[in-house]
Amino acid sequence: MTAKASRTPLSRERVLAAAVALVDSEGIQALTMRRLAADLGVEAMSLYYHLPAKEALLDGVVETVLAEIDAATAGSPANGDDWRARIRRQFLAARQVMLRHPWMPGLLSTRRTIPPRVFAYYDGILGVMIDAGFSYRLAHRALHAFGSMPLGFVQEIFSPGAADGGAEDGASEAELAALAQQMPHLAAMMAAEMHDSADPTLGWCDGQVEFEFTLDLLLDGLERLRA
Amino acid sequence: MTAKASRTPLSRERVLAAAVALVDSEGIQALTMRRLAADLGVEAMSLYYHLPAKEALLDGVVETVLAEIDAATAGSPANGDDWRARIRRQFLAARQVMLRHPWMPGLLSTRRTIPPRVFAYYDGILGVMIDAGFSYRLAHRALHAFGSMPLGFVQEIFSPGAADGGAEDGASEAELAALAQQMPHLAAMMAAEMHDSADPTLGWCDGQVEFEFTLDLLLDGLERLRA
DNA sequence: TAAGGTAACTTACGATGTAAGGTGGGGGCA
DNA sequence: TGCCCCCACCTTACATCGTAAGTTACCTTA
Repeated sequence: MTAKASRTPLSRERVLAAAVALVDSEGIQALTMRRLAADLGVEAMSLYYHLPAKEALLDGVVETVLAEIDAATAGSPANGDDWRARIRRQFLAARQVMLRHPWMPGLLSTRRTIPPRVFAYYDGILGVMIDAGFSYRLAHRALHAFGSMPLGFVQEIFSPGAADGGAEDGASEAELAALAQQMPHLAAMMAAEMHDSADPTLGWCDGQVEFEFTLDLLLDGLERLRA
Repeated sequence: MTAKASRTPLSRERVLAAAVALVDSEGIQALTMRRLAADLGVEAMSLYYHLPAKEALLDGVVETVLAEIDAATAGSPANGDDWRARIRRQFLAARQVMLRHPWMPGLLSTRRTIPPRVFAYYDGILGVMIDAGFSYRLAHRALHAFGSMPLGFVQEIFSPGAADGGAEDGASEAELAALAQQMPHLAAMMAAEMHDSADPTLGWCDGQVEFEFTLDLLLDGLERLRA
């Protein structure tokens, strides 16, 4: 009844696509075998005909998103460009994908093995630097310095909503004042910046401006070392 | 029998200390309420008298490690120092703590709220930069650029053991050659660097050298912008 | 039409977090 | 001294999860 959409016969790809859609709309904790199966109009155990275990499902979800990044960044930007421009464009394109899947960093960090696709992806970035005259040593260090930025995100500590704030959000004025006294610099900075509204982008707070600032800081530093 | 060590009457602190010890020795997946209780010579439900839920336990574990970082970095390095030297010393001290608790980055990333201690900690770093003449804007950007480095770790993609490599580690020569052909630059870099053995430090591969290189890259770039 | 395999379903088990209520003993108060 | 109560721990039980084992329906092929 209720839309027995499963006329098509289920497959690894259909399962993975449904999983990504489910996680996008309801979060990673909603991704259970039973729930995913229900979304597909099927029983939980049927998924095991196409995937050996839940870990494999999660691996597949990661790989699906990686493929999306590959596709988004594949538009080889023609050569003749500055190495910085090429890398910049690629990282920012990856970031657009990650903004659609803010749960990806957390999921990726739980994978025990690195998907082969990641190696190929980083190989391309490495190639750009080698072409630009980087030594292997410097390029190696650069890859480490980039961290996860090639995939479009950064490890952000300040993202989960807000502080552990006491009780409801109706924190008393007194409490706030006491807090500000404990962290005078942060308080002053927030006052000075006012942080125009909030930019609650990625689950890992990842404002476009901050991302680009950090990226340029690294790129310019590397350019100086390259010379 | 077997050492009914629970002569002391259990407390939030004792529970948290036992939890940290358990995770240190057997990994985060070993931290279940029943197992933790058993380690304490107690039944699972007894823990709930001291903690409202498992999430609170995890929060407490995080806070325990943060306190350890605070203690390790509290040695106020006296003033008169270069701002870069002060920050460098602090981040590297934090890293020493994180090396003892390689599971911390992953756990921290699952917390929904930021522990207040983190704010105070970052406030101190911010203070160093403000003292050095940073504008609030630049200091703000710098905090984002640092990411998790103040806590002593970086988001590392290349850490989980190795590749998703096919089957056993006895990958055939032919397979290896094919792989190398798919990622020529990585293969060449590994050949050039040989990566003297491995430095399997953090769960987030985080060699001391790479960490310091990245940190100096950021610090030098910021120093240039500060002037 | 019979056989066989493919792709689904049913049932059940062990692990986990935790709600609900039980228990025992030590300290406060009469 | 005797009584009571409540603190800190225990017992039992349940919902949810991943998944092992076995079953059924259908489609293809002979």
